[in-house]
Amino acid sequence: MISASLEDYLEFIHNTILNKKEIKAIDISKAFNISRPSVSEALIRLADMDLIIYEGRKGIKITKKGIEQAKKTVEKHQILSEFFVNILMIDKKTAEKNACRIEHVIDDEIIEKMKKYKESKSKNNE
Amino acid sequence: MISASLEDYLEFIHNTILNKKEIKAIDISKAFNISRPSVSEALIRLADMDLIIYEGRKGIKITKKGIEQAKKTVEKHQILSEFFVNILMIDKKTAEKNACRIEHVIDDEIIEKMKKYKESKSKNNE
DNA sequence: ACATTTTGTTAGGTTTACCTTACTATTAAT
DNA sequence: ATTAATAGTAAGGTAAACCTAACAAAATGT
Repeated sequence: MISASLEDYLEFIHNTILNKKEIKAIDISKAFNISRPSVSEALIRLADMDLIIYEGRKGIKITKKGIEQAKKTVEKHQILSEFFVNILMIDKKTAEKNACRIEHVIDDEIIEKMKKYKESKSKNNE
Repeated sequence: MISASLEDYLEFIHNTILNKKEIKAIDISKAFNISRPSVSEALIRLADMDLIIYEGRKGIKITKKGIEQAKKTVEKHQILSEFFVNILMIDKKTAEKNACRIEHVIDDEIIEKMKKYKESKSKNNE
């Protein structure tokens, strides 16, 4: 199983590749406020798990397996955040912050139910 | 801030004292399947934080501060679990398992909203 | 082209939360 | 009362996720 930290980094890598198309170790260092050596270490661990391909300055590529993983996390994040904002009327900032933490520990089953609940509610309000 | 592990142990200590009135290190060891030395260490850390009073075989007492902490966690756990079961129709076992993990990372604010949401729903069904 | 800055790595350290093995003190059993 | 079992501690170890300081390689500025 992947840890919360590594999952965060992978999520960020995936999101960054999706819009900017380029990501380096230093970007992660800045985004999460962790030292360059810590990023190095984390990237090696992600590469060991075949979630990314890491070759130092040649950049970071995400593998198919990595994309799968990241997508799952991103989806969890999205649904949690939307559920908090739309159903529980939490402010966006708090919703995001909590989604970031809960996405790593919540089961798919609950996410699925949240999604359905959310969908049924918005239908009723059409 | 207290870690998820320590919070779990404190929660267990509090709950145990509430019904059985007695708790020893070995009980925690058995309940969480961790070694006796690990429990020793954890209890020393909880005592350092003034959440319990630990004097080896003389038993474990929980401080006022510890009760406060534990109560908060227990309440979070309760509300999460009930929300999952009653609102999202999750089975009890899954709800409990997830509550155990989420209780350590979720903000009070969201718990409050979950509680209110749950209450308003049950009123509608009277 | 050369100096400077940026980026990444090495080496070594910390803390948390675990572990095992071995020892000690207490409790219980006969 | 002795022995045996139980409960707790000490010592030492591991892995993850951080850190700093020092260094190397690469990119950039002039």
